[in-house]
Amino acid sequence: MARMICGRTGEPAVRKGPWTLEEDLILVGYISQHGEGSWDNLARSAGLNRNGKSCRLRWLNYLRPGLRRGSISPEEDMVIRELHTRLGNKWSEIAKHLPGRTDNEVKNYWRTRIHKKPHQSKLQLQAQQHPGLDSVATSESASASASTSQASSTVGDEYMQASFPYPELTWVADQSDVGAITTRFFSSSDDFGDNVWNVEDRFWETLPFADPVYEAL
DNA sequence: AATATCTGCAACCGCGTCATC
DNA sequence: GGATGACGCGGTTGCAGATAT
Repeated sequence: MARMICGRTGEPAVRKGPWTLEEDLILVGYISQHGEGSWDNLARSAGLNRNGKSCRLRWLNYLRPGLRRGSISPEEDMVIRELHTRLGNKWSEIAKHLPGRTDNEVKNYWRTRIHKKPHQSKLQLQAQQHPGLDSVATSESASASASTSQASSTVGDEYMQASFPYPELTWVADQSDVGAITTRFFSSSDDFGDNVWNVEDRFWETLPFADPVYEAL
């Protein structure tokens, strides 16, 4: 499955494409013993035929402990929307305020759920807040659907700037400290509820080290 | 049931920034 | 101060699964 890129001088091919479970185990095991960083060297030392960038990305976006999996919650959705209006496409900055989420995840979420369907999202939320507006939302979303995929880069921005749909959250726009925004939505770790990712529990149970190792990471 | 289209996400690529020499 | 390499970020692509026809 993974593509192989052969070096001109005959050095071992560099694997590309999806990571295998074996590669994941090697990477996680190596980082648990030596820590992260020096990714090119890490890739070589761990015996992975991957480049450092690939290892870093895999670790940060998928293997790193503490990552949340599953759907973006409504609270996270609001944070993403608001921080995007304030920060723009600073995905890593936005992700910093969403514990357990990665910049890649936030970016994908924005592109596929918000940016691509700005009007539907807006109207769905309005419908949640004002159930009596259902019929309006339905008719508007129908007309909005014609302008979805691959819209220009400004469409979503214009929408967000023009009509942030949470009247009770207008205080957010006045916050100079974006940290206050997330504190409001995520006042405690309990807020994560059942969204904590369970998908790979079995995978983690197989790892050859104890959780305290990750506590320090 | 078969095929086409859409959607979501993992991963790659290119570029900018920073640290080191 | 310039060259080089490592790292991080944002944009984009490719593919598998889901859904529609």
